[in-house]
Amino acid sequence: MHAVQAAPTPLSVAGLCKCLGDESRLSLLCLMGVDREVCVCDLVAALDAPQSTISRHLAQLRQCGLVVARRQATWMHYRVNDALPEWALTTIETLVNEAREQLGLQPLQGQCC
Amino acid sequence: MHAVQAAPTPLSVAGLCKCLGDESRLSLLCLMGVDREVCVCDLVAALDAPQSTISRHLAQLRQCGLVVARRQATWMHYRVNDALPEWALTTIETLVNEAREQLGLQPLQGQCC
DNA sequence: TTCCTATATTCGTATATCCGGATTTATGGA
DNA sequence: TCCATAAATCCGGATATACGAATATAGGAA
Repeated sequence: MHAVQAAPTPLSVAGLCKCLGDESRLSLLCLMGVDREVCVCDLVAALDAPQSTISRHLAQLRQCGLVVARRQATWMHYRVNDALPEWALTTIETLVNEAREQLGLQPLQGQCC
Repeated sequence: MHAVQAAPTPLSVAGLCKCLGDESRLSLLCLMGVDREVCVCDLVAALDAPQSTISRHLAQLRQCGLVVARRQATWMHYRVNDALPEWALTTIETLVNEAREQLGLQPLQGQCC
């Protein structure tokens, strides 16, 4: 009887907003959409920013619990965490929809891997 | 034919989230609710923090366009700006409702003035 | 093993943000 | 006019956050 995984701190409203309050992270969410899994290499290609910057922002989104990652060989696939509480999911959906228009970013079609 | 008021920059998603990503500002919105007008002195009393801190956060909420202020004699009354776009109003409502439970803050009843 | 590619992390630096005391501004009353 | 109160703004300092180059790690293939 032991924890398989560290108990994640429950998501705070301020924590969610801090995460969404950065244009790079918002862009990443726009590119992955709420129901799609995307590869990091596609994100790096789409957002011309250095790879380390993208990776750092993805790590922050992961730490907040907003996205989950899955490894497939050397590639990492990210998607929005659908186990988030209702209030967080609906907020993300609303804001990502609006941000897509503001930033002109459409969800990626799975391409690289 | 001249502008009566400076054209406000349209609210960006990241801008809204930055504003909501601070616990003090979130608390202020929880105390005023989405339909109530409250006096600064009540806000200062409710959130024990120095008056300058409260005033600074209110100014930021005003600059973002999230709240509007009305002067009545020496007192200032703040309320959520109901002219915000749909996506912003529904987001604020959802997040303020959740933050109220997380922070244990109920909307104020108009008391001081 | 060694090499190659994808991703993550480290590190130093630059910038942004938050804080609270002190001061200023605005208003009403004496 | 002068005074008192409410709120806004200024200021210096502390802390947090973002950045990108360099490096480390992980996995697959040869």
